[in-house]
Amino acid sequence: MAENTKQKLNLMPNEVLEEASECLKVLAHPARLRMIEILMQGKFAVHEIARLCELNPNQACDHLRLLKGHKLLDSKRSGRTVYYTIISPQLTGIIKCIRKNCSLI
Amino acid sequence: MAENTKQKLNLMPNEVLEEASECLKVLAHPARLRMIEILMQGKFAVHEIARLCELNPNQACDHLRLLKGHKLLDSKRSGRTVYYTIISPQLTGIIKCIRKNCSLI
DNA sequence: TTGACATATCTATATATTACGATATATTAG
DNA sequence: CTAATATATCGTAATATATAGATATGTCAA
Repeated sequence: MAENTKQKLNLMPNEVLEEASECLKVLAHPARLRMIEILMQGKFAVHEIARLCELNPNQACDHLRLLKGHKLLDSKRSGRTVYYTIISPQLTGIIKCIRKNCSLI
Repeated sequence: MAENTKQKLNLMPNEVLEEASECLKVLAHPARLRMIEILMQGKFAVHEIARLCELNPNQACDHLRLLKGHKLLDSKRSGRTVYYTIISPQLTGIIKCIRKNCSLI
């Protein structure tokens, strides 16, 4: 038998885990991580983000829309151009954690 | 035109982002987050983990195998029972970050 | 050895995600 | 107005992931 069966376990509610895994799924794409990294250094237009991420503009739009839909980013149109910015205050902390813990560099 | 086109951007190499997003994808599942949460509090047998996660044993095995394959967990057999433990030193930091930033509680 | 239990693996199906082309909308210049 | 540019949306095929059942392996007790 296990040593731990009787131990009081501290477990988060299911909803928290589901929310957290949703959040992680949104971040779990190289292009989206790149976008966040870029937007941590300023506001950028879709076509600039697309170029920097080496994506077609429509793909960039799709990823940006997803991030915006999860309230991580916001956008503002100025003429023909739409600028995206980070609005989630937690995002910087998450990215720092990823930098520190999710890669070897 | 954008204000930021000429700004020097600090960008991580693609490989780092790919590795990081791989890592996030592995974490981005409620059952696997639960398993990690549980194993942060001790070593547990597969059937205990399955019960605590409300999964069939084979599903638990599959998730544990994935986590082990990514060097987050290790396992040791003792008789009929296989105990899993956390071996990734970064994992605790990641989970703390998720607790803090990826959910509202 | 057999039977029971614990874990692991495999397979098929369902579901989700992604990439990408086609098309639509918005804005400005001419 | 039309053409050009920027962004957004939609459809779909390819790929990846998840779920759950069937089966296999490993261990122990009788």
